[in-house]
Amino acid sequence: MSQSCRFTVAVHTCTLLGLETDHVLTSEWIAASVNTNPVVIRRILSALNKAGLVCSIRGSNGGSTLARKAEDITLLDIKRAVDTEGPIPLYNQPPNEKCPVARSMQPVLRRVIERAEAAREAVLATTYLSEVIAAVPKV
Amino acid sequence: MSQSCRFTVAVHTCTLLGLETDHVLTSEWIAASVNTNPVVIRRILSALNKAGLVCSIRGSNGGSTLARKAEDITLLDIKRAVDTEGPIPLYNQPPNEKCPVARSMQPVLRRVIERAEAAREAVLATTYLSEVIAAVPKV
DNA sequence: CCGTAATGTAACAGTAACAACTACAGTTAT
DNA sequence: ATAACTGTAGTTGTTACTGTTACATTACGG
Repeated sequence: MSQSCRFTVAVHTCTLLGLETDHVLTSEWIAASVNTNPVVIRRILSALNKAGLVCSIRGSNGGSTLARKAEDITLLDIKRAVDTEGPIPLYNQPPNEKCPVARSMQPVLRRVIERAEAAREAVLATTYLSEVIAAVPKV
Repeated sequence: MSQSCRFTVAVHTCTLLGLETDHVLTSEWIAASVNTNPVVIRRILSALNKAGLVCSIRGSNGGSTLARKAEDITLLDIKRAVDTEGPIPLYNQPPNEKCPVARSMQPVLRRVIERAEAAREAVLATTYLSEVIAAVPKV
């Protein structure tokens, strides 16, 4: 696998939570649907919790629920919660400062890449969890 | 580094080639500007060559040049040339087929992610190498 | 036609990120 | 008290990528 699938699992998890609003779901139950280890789910849930998207109840009969309505959660909310990406490093080692081209490449590239990222995020920002839930057959 | 900077290096390389159209540049020269190993540059150039973006001349006095005008090369061309990404796997292990939600998550997610990717690529597709070159001070 | 300078690749080590897993401490209903 | 569940630290295996060495191939220029 080349790239993180935390986002995928997080949306999957939130979809399950959004479909079962009358009771909490355990990490073990969610893990069975995603087909992974419960700890992986708990890490995702922990991040979603810190972002204020889910509530987790500890102890016996515990589990998680959505903290907000699915209509008020965008996929960008979910992505930001679980993808801990700071400013992307453009180069491994800083380019040669003696080369005038190299000196000015970095800000130019950063501008372009940020514009492209913003376009992608705009799509996620206008896609709501409720839409995903609506596209999934009711259990 | 979390993510590939091949794209960055490729744009850097193409910018240098676009600024020096009267003679070829060697991988060693480009590597000095990027501050990396010549082999890394040659790998990038090889990919750009296969995509028809640069011409490489072997043997003594060899080197590389742009195969097209900078006005006819988009950043998406460059990205596609060096980022060999097939269809992104959404899950590490396929989700539980017995869960109806899990069964339908994959296509739903793929649609959303593809829409978001398309938006990002649209920005790169309308950004031309010539614009990057124009934003860089003439050597 | 020989030496030099360059590309093109293969092979390998080191690093970083991540998933999967075990273990265990903390928490809460029954 | 016990059972059930979350939260998190620590470990392992995998993957991807950069950086590097080594070497074959190619072409110019004397």
